[in-house]
Amino acid sequence: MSEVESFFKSAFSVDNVIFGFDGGDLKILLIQRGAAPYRGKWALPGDLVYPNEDLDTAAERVLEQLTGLRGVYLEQVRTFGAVDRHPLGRVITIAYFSLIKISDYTVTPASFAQSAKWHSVSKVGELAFDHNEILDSCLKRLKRKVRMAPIGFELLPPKFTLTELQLLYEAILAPPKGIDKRNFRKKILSTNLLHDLNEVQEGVAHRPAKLYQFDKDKYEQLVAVGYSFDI
Amino acid sequence: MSEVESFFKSAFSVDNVIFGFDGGDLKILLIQRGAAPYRGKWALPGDLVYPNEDLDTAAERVLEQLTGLRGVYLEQVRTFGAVDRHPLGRVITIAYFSLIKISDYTVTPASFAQSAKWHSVSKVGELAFDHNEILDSCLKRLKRKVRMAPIGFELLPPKFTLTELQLLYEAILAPPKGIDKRNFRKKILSTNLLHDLNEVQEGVAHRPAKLYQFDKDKYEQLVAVGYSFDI
DNA sequence: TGCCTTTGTGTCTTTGCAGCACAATAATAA
DNA sequence: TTATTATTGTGCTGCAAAGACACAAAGGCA
Repeated sequence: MSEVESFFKSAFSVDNVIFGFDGGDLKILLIQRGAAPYRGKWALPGDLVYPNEDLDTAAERVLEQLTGLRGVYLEQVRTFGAVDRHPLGRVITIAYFSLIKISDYTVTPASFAQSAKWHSVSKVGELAFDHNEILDSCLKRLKRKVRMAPIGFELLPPKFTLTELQLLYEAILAPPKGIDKRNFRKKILSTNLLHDLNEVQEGVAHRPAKLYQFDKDKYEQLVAVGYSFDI
Repeated sequence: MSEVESFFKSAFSVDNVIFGFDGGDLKILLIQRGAAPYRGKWALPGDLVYPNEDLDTAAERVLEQLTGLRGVYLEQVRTFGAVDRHPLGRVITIAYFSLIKISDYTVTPASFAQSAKWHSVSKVGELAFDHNEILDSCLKRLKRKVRMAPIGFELLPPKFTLTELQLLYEAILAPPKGIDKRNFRKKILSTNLLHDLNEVQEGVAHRPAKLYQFDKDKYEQLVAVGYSFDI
């Protein structure tokens, strides 16, 4: 094999850490591998990138094939390329994470996922390939990003209570002493990005909470004028 | 060509944004391309990744071939993989940045750089490929990272004055109104990571400044106990 | 009607950041 | 030797944001 040929005997894939939130725990969607290598092991959903496909597109495709969802929040994190990371050849992988509303995910529509299941990130065991390392990277990125951009809302239903929002932040950031309710509300409301819907929860056995909605248009207007979210 | 073969008809490269600081401007090292495509254009130093080479290693190799330097600060930033980003085929590239002491760089030791030259980042023109976009990403990353980790010192000589350090931060962060001298000194000295050498500048036509040195050992001890640099 | 659970709210203290001016030091020129 | 020039080194005062903290109000349920 010529040197030039050997350069091209390599491939790249995308792996996607798909985050969801069930009201208590931060979760990720894992698939159980049906084929070697690592048959039977849990792994991040991923696939080789098609020759004429952009990287982001490939990550979107992986997500859609697994969940049927399109247009969700997606972010590239970093690339893993250790020579021996894939037993069958030189495959580097570009890691992404996405944020979906867990209620939108119904059932596996497709294909390569014999079984897909939500796992609490705090209880993820040993994964195939270098996927634990990839997960760590993506989780770190999420922790940083969720404070610098209003992406947490991608994990919540359109209407939510302030308590739900706080639980989400606590699940992601896992601060040692929790978050102070009054200070959290003060800070989040002072952004003026939450729209008070003048509706309340129904069917709860206690004082019902008010429902809010994230005002994306307003956020984008502010960003255009130099605003930067910080929580 | 079979589908499997076509998956493997692709390659990956690394591109390295090499930052230096000359006391006033933040600079990057660019090479002028001697071959098509983009012959004659300035470009980031980069190369294909060898089949049996890790990504970080490839980035280090590119740097060493160009500067002769080893063991410098290096960080992966992100991966660029648009289908049409390379005119000759599907080549995705993993972008890195490195920080070197500009005085350590003497002359081009090697090879693929017909001419390498420092360019002020503020005066970089149109580059080959998508290298302007890559540069933007790396610069943004540097701006963020230099505030979260004591990496600025990688760009300065071992002994430096507080004014030099401040000029470096101003060159990187380019804050609208400059940085206040007293507040900067207060903050940087309060980290207790600068070792006062009890030496002063010599041969300057004004009051000589004290020389300091970054205490890397101390920093690493603190990090091990949960400290996080923030400036 | 009373009980249970969760929501919603204000104040005080502490900490960090921004803004600001002038005397001390060394080289150089007169 | 003295004056000039350039740059260093230093402290205080608001102001804004963050952290700590407790209790009445609302609704379902027994």
